[in-house]
Amino acid sequence: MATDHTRSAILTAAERLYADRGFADVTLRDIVAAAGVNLAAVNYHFGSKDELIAELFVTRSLATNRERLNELKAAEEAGGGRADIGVVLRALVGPTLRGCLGPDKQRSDAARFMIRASIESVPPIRKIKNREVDHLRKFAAAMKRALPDRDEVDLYWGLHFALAMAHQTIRDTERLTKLSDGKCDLNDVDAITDRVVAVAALALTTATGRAAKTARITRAVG
Amino acid sequence: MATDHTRSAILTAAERLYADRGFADVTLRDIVAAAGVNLAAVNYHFGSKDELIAELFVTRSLATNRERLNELKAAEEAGGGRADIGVVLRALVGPTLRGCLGPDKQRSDAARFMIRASIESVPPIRKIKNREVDHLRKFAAAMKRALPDRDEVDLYWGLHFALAMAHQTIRDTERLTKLSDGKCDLNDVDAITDRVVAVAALALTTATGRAAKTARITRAVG
DNA sequence: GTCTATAGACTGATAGAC
DNA sequence: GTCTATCAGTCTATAGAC
Repeated sequence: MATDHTRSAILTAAERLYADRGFADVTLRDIVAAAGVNLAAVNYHFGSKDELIAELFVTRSLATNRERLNELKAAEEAGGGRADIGVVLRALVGPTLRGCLGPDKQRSDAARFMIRASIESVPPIRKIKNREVDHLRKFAAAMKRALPDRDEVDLYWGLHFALAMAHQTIRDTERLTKLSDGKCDLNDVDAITDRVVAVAALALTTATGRAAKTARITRAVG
Repeated sequence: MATDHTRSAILTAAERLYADRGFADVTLRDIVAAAGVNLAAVNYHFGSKDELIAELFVTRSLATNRERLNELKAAEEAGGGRADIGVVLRALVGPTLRGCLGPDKQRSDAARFMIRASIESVPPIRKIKNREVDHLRKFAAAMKRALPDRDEVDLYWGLHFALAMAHQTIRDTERLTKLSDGKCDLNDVDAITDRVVAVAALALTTATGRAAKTARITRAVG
């Protein structure tokens, strides 16, 4: 009982501090001071600083991945085992965008922690992300069912680009706001999700590869 | 003379070590050992570890930005002060992609260092990236000239997405290779540039926003 | 079992001799 | 400009109290 309290006090304090100040600026001593526990408690309960960070990140990403798969499953069941490509892409990027974007003040420690994790990407988090491929294969498979005639390679690129747009939007909120002088509304999560899904879907439902190559050759020749 | 030698020996050794092993695993002692200089020389010549990293990064990104602007300027001059949107986007993402992708063995220390900087994004590098907005404004302006009728907000999102796709491709080469079982060729820089430019240009030359919103509403209602 | 107190190894930074 | 010696701060590990 007392154990669980110490353990969760560390987790809560660490998540908040990392969310506020980033990984580089927060030491274990900061965390145990905020949690009101002893320095060695971190090592006792988690093994190391990196494993503490890993536990925080794994907890949150499992939740996101579960949400993604639930959306995908619901959509495919509603469509008789096959969903529209836009809906598949929405299940892929929607949970992440909803979890990390939205009005600043409303952002939970968990959301802000995940944004940090996306930006700073320390070693323990990178290791976990590298094991994410199996999860993505399920979406690649669903995309294949949605667009059975599309070249497999194009589908992988489409998935890759969809994630790219979503993640960069989370990471670089500030830059886009500055660049557009606040004209791009980074608080309207639904509109952003629409944009990302639309661009990714568009890329998958038109012959982009050939068109681009032609353009490049034209430019080089002409 | 001896000064410059020490200074550049540190820069060369640091760039190679960071490229090989990442920022987290390389200490100042590793760098001075590889450079054959004294530990205190780093602080004497650069002030701190972070300033050494910043100098490495600034040097390389200035070169990339110069290349970008040269391409843009050449294209706009050839087009009488106005370039095709695809050519503008190519000037934006081309230099970065060419600088960081391509066959593993051929990658210079500088290229591998910039990939690390993109993935690990330590504090000194983040600070420099945040000042990149002024440089991007020039591309936003060129995009406005290329598509004068397009809504300004769409142009910013297009620029944002183009960079997102390019950077994520550099960052997550490994994941896409794994996910596609090697079917996506990450060595063909020209083809990748074509893809990124094509998707971004497509997003800017079709009414994506409205189409997506319609799809979402349809889904919610039906 | 749980937790505290403490020690050890390593890091970046710096003062001061040369 | 270079180097030695040393600093304060960090994470990790562990002996031992409760």
